[in-house]
Amino acid sequence: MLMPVIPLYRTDAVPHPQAQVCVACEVRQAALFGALDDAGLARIHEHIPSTEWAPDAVLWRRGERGSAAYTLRSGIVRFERITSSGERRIVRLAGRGDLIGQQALLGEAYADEAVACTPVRMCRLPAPMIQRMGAEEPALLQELMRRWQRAVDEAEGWLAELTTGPARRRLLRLLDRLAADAEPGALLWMPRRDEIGDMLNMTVETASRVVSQLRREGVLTLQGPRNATVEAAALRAALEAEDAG
Amino acid sequence: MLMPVIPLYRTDAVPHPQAQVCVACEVRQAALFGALDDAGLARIHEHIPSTEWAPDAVLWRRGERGSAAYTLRSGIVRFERITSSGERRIVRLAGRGDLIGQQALLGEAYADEAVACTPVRMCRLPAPMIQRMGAEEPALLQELMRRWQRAVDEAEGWLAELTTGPARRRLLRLLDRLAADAEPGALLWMPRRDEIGDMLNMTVETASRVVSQLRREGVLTLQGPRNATVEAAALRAALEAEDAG
DNA sequence: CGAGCCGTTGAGGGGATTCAAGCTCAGTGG
DNA sequence: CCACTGAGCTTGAATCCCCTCAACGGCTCG
Repeated sequence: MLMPVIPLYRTDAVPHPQAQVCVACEVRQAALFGALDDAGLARIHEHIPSTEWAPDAVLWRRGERGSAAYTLRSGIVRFERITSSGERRIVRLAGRGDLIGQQALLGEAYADEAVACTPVRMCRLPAPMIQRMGAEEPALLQELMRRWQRAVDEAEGWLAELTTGPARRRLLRLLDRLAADAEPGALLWMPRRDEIGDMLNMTVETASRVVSQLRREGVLTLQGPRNATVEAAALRAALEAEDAG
Repeated sequence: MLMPVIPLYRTDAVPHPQAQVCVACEVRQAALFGALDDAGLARIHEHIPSTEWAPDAVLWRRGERGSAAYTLRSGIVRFERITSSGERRIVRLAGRGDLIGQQALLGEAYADEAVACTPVRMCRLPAPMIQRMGAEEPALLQELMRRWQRAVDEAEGWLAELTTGPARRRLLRLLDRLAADAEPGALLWMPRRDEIGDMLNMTVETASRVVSQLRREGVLTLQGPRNATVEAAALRAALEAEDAG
């Protein structure tokens, strides 16, 4: 009869429970820890709490000083600012797999307000943990910087694509992005008209008019107030017609 | 009579010539190496070439893969993209002390084109050097990430402040920023009308009209085609009038 | 000196805003 | 049960800001 094998040394070779959770994470490839191999993940001995937020929940406000970054597991978060003339402007969206709140890793205050657009699930990554892991795993720091660069590109791309041209074109481009980021198979998130307005720099009335127009054209079909489906072919055709003219 | 002191050992304690150059750099405080103390600077054994560029010189194009980041010692650089409908959009400006081209440190291609707006002087910081120094001096990595975050804030602030409201307000805000970043005492850089247009999302004609109007009001005085002075009080008053309405 | 770039100004039209009204729907309380 | 309310969405009409089209002047440069 065999006796159970009892290791004499290195019992710590058994991965920590949290590492097992992260290995199984459904967004691991896209997430910050995607940079770590299983051995790297095995060193995560901290508890990484997963939190849930309802739509319209404020994740943080401008000026607050956070103590953690977050990995978005599902849902959509918007970042907004108030301009010096008092208007709200939505400057970026984050979705599944994105890292948000990186400023906290530098001890800096948030320059914008983060609000959940849909139900949101995210993992809290405490700043000290990231800093400790970064010292051990240079790959993590590399990946962190890559995230920052992605945020810059996102913001600049948003500026270039979603603030130029007539209202119709801007809305088509927004739908294109939303469709691209949508969780596969699911309905896509349909922003409120005033959110569209503050994203695309137009009034609620104009946003409503253009949405209605696209609905009549069959590009867009509303499924309840906060969801919709898009006819991919029609959307592409409409976009090309815009870019041609 | 005193003999000159000749050290017997540790002649290498004498800072490397390049470190001396960096210690004396006129933008050191604002620059990436501001994070390093003199001892840290002493370890720079590489040659850091300073390059000069004439206005309209293209520093890099979209899609190119650089091998260095740069510290701007003087002048203004614009970053532009071509939208999918073929229009040029200027998405950010960089000035004295800014770090540009950080993507190269990650081996990523540039997503936008960088062009000198004025005569530009900058120092080339090769990617391998930054990586090696970063491994030795965590403060440098910290500062590097801080720069990235600043780029994100810049881009989002640009989006929020320079794309909203009537043409007049947008131009006033641009002038406000240019005045803030101007090298002290010097005239401020006056963009071409088509540059203003591509920054603020308006036509050259509208840009010209608004500039002329501000000139008549005494807010702005042109000093040659590429320079101007602003009446600080008048600018502030005009901005407040805008924000009130 | 004509060509071309840059800036300016005018006239007219169009797309978005403004102002206004009405609609649906969920929540509330009489 | 249903009026009442308010939030969100839609649609209409009038206005206005900005774009488009156009012409012209100053300037540099081949």
